[in-house]
Amino acid sequence: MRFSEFALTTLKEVPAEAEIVSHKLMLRAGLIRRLASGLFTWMPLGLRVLRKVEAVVREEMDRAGALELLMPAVQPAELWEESGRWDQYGPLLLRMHDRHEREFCFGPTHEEVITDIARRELRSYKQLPVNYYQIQTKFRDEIRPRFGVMRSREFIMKDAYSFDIDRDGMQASYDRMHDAYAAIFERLGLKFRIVDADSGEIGGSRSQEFHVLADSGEDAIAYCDEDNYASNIETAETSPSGDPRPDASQDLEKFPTPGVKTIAELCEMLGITAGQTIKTLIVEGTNGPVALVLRGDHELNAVKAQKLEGVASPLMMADDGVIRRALGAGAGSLGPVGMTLPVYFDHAVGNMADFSCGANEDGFHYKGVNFERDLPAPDTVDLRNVVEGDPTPGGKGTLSIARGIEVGHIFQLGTKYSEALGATVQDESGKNQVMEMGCYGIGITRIVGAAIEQNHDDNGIIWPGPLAPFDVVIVPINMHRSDEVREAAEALYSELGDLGFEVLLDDRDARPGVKFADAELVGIPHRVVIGDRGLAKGEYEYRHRRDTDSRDLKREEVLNLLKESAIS
RNA sequence: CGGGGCAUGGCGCAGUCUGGUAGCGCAACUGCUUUGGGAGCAGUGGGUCGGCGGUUCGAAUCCGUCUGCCCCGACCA
Repeated sequence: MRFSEFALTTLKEVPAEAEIVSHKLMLRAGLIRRLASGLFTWMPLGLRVLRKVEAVVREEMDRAGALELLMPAVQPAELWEESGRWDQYGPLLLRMHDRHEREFCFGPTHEEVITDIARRELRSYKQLPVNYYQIQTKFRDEIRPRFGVMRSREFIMKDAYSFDIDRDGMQASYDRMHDAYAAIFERLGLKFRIVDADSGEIGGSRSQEFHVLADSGEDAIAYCDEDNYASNIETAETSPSGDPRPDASQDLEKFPTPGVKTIAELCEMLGITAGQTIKTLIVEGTNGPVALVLRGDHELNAVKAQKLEGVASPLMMADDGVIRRALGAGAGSLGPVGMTLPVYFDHAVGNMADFSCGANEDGFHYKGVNFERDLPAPDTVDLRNVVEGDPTPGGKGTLSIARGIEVGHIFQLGTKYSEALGATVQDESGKNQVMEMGCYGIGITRIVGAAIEQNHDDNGIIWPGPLAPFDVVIVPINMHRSDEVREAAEALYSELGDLGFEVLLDDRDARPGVKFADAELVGIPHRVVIGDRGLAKGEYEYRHRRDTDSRDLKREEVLNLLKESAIS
C-alpha cells in the first residue's frame, strides 16, 4: 500500500472525548472514528487490525473443531420470551418492531437463536458434540459506553456454543475452548491471565474469564502464582482465619461523635486505623432490609452479598428513609450492637476485639466493643473483596491484585437454555435427552483496544507482530528529488510485497520528521529508511518499533532479517 | 437512571461574567523556498457560535426549553 493512496489522516492533537491511551491513540492514528455514543467506524487502517484478530481467532476455533456459521443480528421477541429473557434482560436489550408491529431485538448475544438452531438440526447423540461459532456484530445498550472501543454499544464478538449429550461431554468441550482461547491470546502476543469468574446474567455453573493485563483495566484480578490460583475479585473467596479472637482489653464506651459520618472521620477523631473499626451497611432484602457488617478497611463484594439468603438480587443499598425507619439512626452511625435487623458478619470481623462502630444513634459511636460480652459471637460469612496479602483458598500463598481487561469469557451453561427451548436429542436407548451447553465469547473489537493499552509508548502504538496493520513501513528520504532513493524504495517495496509482506510505502512528498512521527504513531513493527546518505554506502537503515536505536544494514541483511521475523 | 461538566470551522481552544466587527493554534488548499525527527514565508477556502423560543434597536454572550457529548456510580465481550 502506498501512503499517498491510503487516505490516512493522523491527528497531532487528541480529541477531547478520549480518556484512556488506547482510545486516544486509536483516534490519533486514524483507526476509528466516532459516529455517536458507543458507535464507531473502523477506518481502513483499523479494519486491517481487526481482520488480523479475526483471522487468528478463526484459525484456532477451526483447529479446535468448532464450526463457523452466521446468525442474524436481529432476533424475534418470541425466542426471548421462550427463554424468559425478554422480561429479564432489561434496558441493555435494544428492542424494536417491524412494519407489522412485530417485536424484535438487536442481538446482544445468541443463546436463544443457537439453541433454536440446535433443536431443529440436532436429532441424535451421534451428531454430538457440536460447537457452532460466529464472528458477528452485537449491540448492547450500555448504561455508560466509554473508553472508545473497550466499552462500546455496538461491538464485534466471536461467540461459540457447544452442545453435548452429557456433563462429561460438556466438560470436554469446555476444556477444548479453554485451550483454544489460551492459544489465541498467546498467538496474538498479549500478556493475559485466566481467572475464575462469576457466571452472572448468562447463567450456568463454571465460568472463567480471560483478561489482558493492563493498569487501565476495569476489572481487578486476585492471583497467586505459587498456588496456581487466579480469580476475578468478584469471586475470589475469603475464609475465616484460624486464629483465635483476642481477649477484650477495653471497656465498652459510648461517646458523642457529632458530624462523624465516615470511617475516615471516625478514625481521625479516635486516632485509630480503619482496621480497628467496623462498618455496617444496610441493603434491601427480600423480606425487609438486611445489615452487612465488615471491617472498616474492607470493601463489600456485591456478587457475594446478593447470593445470601434474604438479600435482594441484584444488590441494592437501602436508602436513608428505610434505614432510619428500621434503626432510628442515619447511615453514618450504625453498628451491630443491639442490631434489630437480620445481620451477616464478614469472616474478618469475627477476629476483631476492642473495635469501634456506630451506636445506632445519630452522633454516637461505641469503642472497646467486644464479642461475647457486648454482642453475641457471630457466625461469619464471606462478604468482602479480597485484598493484597490475603491467604489463597489453597492456603499455600498470599494474593496479589492486578488489573485486567476482560477479552474472553467461557461458561458451562448446562441445560438452562436447552431445557427452556426444548433442545433435545435421542440417546442410545432412543430416549430424548436435553443437551448440555457451553458458551464462549471473545470481544474482537475490545482486543484491539486492549492490545494498545498493553503495547504503546509516548510516540504511539507498538503492535504485537500478529496484530500489525502492516509488517513493514518503508520511509524514503527525499524520494521526490532523488532518483536513486525512489528506485531503491520502489524496488524494495515490490520485492517485499512479492515475498508476502504487507508493506506500507510512505511515498508522500513530506519531510522526514512527519513520516517518522506517523510511522511510530501507527506502530508498524519494522521500519526501513532509505536515503541518499545510506545509499552512498550501500546501506539501509532498519529499526524495530520496540528498539531505541536503528541499525545500518545491507539490503540483503534487511531482507534476511525480515524473513526471519516472519518465521518466528 | 442519579450526580457533575461541556457544546464556537476537520481537531484543540479563546471570546460569554460586563450584549455591538467571530478570533487564535493545528490541519487543509495554492505558490515559492526548504528537506534525516511533526519546516519557513506569502496567500486561500471553510463557522446560521448544538436546536427551538424569548428579552433587546442589536444575542456566541442574557432568560427559558430541548438535544447531543464527556466525566463519577450500578452492567459486561
